[in-house]
Amino acid sequence: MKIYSTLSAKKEQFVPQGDEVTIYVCGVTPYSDAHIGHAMSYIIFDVIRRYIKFAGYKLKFVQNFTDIDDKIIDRANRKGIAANELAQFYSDEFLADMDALNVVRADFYPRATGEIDKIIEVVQGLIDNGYAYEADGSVYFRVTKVADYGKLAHRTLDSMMAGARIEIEQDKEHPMDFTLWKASKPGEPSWTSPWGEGRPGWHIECSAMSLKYLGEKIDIHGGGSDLIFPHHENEIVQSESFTGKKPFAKYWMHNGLLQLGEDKMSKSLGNLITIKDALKEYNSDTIRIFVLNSHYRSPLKYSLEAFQAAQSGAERLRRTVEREDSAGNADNRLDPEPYRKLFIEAMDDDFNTPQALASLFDLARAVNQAADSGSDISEAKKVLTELAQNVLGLRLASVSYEENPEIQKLIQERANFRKEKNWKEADAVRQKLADLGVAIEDTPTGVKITPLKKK
RNA sequence: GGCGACGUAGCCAAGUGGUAAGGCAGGGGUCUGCAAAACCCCCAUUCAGCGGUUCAAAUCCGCUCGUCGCCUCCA
Repeated sequence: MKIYSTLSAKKEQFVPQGDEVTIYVCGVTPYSDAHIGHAMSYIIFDVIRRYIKFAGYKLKFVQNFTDIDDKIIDRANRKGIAANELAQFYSDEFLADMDALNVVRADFYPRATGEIDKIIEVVQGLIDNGYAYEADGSVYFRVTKVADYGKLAHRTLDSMMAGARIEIEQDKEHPMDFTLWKASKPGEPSWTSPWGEGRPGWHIECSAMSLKYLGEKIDIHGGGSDLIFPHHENEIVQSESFTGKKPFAKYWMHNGLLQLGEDKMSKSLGNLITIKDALKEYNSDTIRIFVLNSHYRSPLKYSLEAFQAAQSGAERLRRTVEREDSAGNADNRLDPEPYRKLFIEAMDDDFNTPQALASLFDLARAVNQAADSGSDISEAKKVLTELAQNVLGLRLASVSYEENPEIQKLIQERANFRKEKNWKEADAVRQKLADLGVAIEDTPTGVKITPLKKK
């Protein structure tokens, strides 16, 4: 298996450091509903995680909630509720969204506010060994102390200084020094520390939680590419300076960002579509195929057409898996192995999901072909289902209308008209069903009911 | 201004030296009471443009144009 690491800027052979693959993926700052850019990122890491497991590794997966920061405080103040209440609400919403997208839950979801002790320990350690300094109740990281600062973003301190919009803060020794611990203003949530009342800065919580839950050297650290600098860069210097051990993470993985129109979708730009909104129109398989149909490192543009294409594709896979096995024709068995092999080759090459998906569509065609000609498709269907569900996280679930008496009644009516060869009335009933949002198909084994396609 | 990425059919999108995957849409057919689904056939002599290296380039190099990301909160 090969993985592209941002740190080395190339594909590397994946060799875990221990028996258990350790993965840390940066989570959200919960102050508003998650949008489909978040969905993209977490679906990608979900598939990465599923595939690593599929490949036979044991793994431990941690994702944080950064549940204290300026925006949470602002938003909570505006709503007139406590910061922790707001953060709790949106954390729960986030998990609900992930469940709806069929994203497997992490083994641990630590929260910044729940790990203050560890955070203080790391900050104190950094002060003790000279990498950080206290000023006026806040603590800053001394970037000039680290020779390789910028190694992840592939920049140097000097190049970052040139033309950068950097606010000069008097307490800082160097403009690029960043906050580890922030002295709190009156009325803000705060915790007692050796430097007075305050709260963690952004970045430090991830170092602390990663160290606590996964150890000093982890295998994979991931997140959106907008986190490369400064977030992940700073995590590296904090962690490595604290432990004295390198590398903090062996493989740094970053997904491209979802664009809406010409800009990336982001909370601060306000150009977003929430996961909840997307799920009103499309199921999780559609959203997952939309995401997985392009490579995770490339930017992805949101468009209605792309969503509809994904929906049609998802539908085709689902239908294929639902095809009936023809009576055991062992002489004429479809062998899924070549397709399975292609799928694995694609995934082994830095999680090339578009190519893996292509092999699944090829397999689906072969299954339909074989089914049409009466060959044994049981094995092939099993493989298709396994790869789609276990690795790509598709549900391939059909909608049942058994429990809907209105629809059942219309179906029966239409069956009667058809028996009488009263096609006109039969078609009228079909139209009624269409108005209810369902399409019907006459098959040799009976009537098939499906949700009407959105056009 | 600095750093980086990208530009492949109507749309989305793989492919990093050997002659263009896949999905969607579209056209034609088989099947069907009609449909739908499924299947078959067709749909880029060409990969932003211009030069160069090579027996051979979408793939390597240079330049030009365009787009995006990061440098500030962000998945």
